[in-house]
Amino acid sequence: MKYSQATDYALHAMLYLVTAASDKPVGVQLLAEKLGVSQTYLSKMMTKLVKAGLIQSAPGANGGYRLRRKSEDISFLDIIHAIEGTASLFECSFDHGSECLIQQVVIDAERQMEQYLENKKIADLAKTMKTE
Amino acid sequence: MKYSQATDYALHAMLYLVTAASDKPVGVQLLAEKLGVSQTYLSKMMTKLVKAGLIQSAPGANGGYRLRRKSEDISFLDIIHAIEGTASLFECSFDHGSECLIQQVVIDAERQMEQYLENKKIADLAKTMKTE
DNA sequence: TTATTATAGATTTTCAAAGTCGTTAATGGA
DNA sequence: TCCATTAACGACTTTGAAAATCTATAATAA
Ligand code: SF4
Ligand code: SF4
Repeated sequence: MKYSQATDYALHAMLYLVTAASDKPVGVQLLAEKLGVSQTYLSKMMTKLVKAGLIQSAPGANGGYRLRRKSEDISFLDIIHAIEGTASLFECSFDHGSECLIQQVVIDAERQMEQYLENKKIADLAKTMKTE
Repeated sequence: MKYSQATDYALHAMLYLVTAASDKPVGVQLLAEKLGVSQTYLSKMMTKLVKAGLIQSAPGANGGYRLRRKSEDISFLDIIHAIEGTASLFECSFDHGSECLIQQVVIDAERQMEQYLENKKIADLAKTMKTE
């Protein structure tokens, strides 16, 4: 069980947007170069982040991406959910109804993790981290 | 991000072992039939559970599997780790050392979930659940 | 000895993630 | 009005790990 590499890219891209000056949008070309990934592939993740409402995009000359909300209001969970979706990490083929305790245990465990990730804001990192 | 289906099988198999009478070992043939999966495939997961020390196996006639520990001492996390391994769910290709805060956040979040899963014992389910 | 059962390794199949390619739409500037 | 720039979209290919099968071997009780 692992997060997809796309989530890795998205986290780093968001981190870069936070540390970047907010007056000039950042294009996918620059981001892709920084992260060492192709533009076309990265742009798919950026589009997901846009649709999730975390960033806003502007086409055309001098376009690019910038944060939509304040960095203090963007959590790790927001980013992860935008890329990975919100499906539970345990779904069996049968559906024995809500009385299934196996599913309940895993879902509750997952909630523990999500609460932690929800309280960790991207701004918390930007303070102390060097961008590379 | 999802748990592998193998984990699903392992959880159900363990649950069956708990509810089964402890004097007679349960063979993979019976288990596979109950779970609707092939014997050879299921046996690989059972072997992992054996190597993890959760169950013990006996070959030969009237052989099979039985619990090694008390069901109160077997947690969800034990089973999941036996199948999925203990690798972190976030590992980037670069290694920027221990000062990487991204990894730290995800690892801490994961620990939250694992603590919950560690406290949930398989015996907790056996009490209230019907086997099917 | 023999039927039974777990273990092991090699192999194939399946399927979603990872990545590419070509096109379209929107925007600012010349 | 035209053009260079950049995001968005959909179809497609590649990759790799999980899922599953097949065959052979080892251990054990009867
Ligand atoms: S008991 Fe729960 S996890 Fe198991 S098959 Fe039924 S619904 Fe699925
Ligand atoms: S900052 Fe952390 S997560 Fe990002 S590339 Fe470096 S070690 Fe990996």
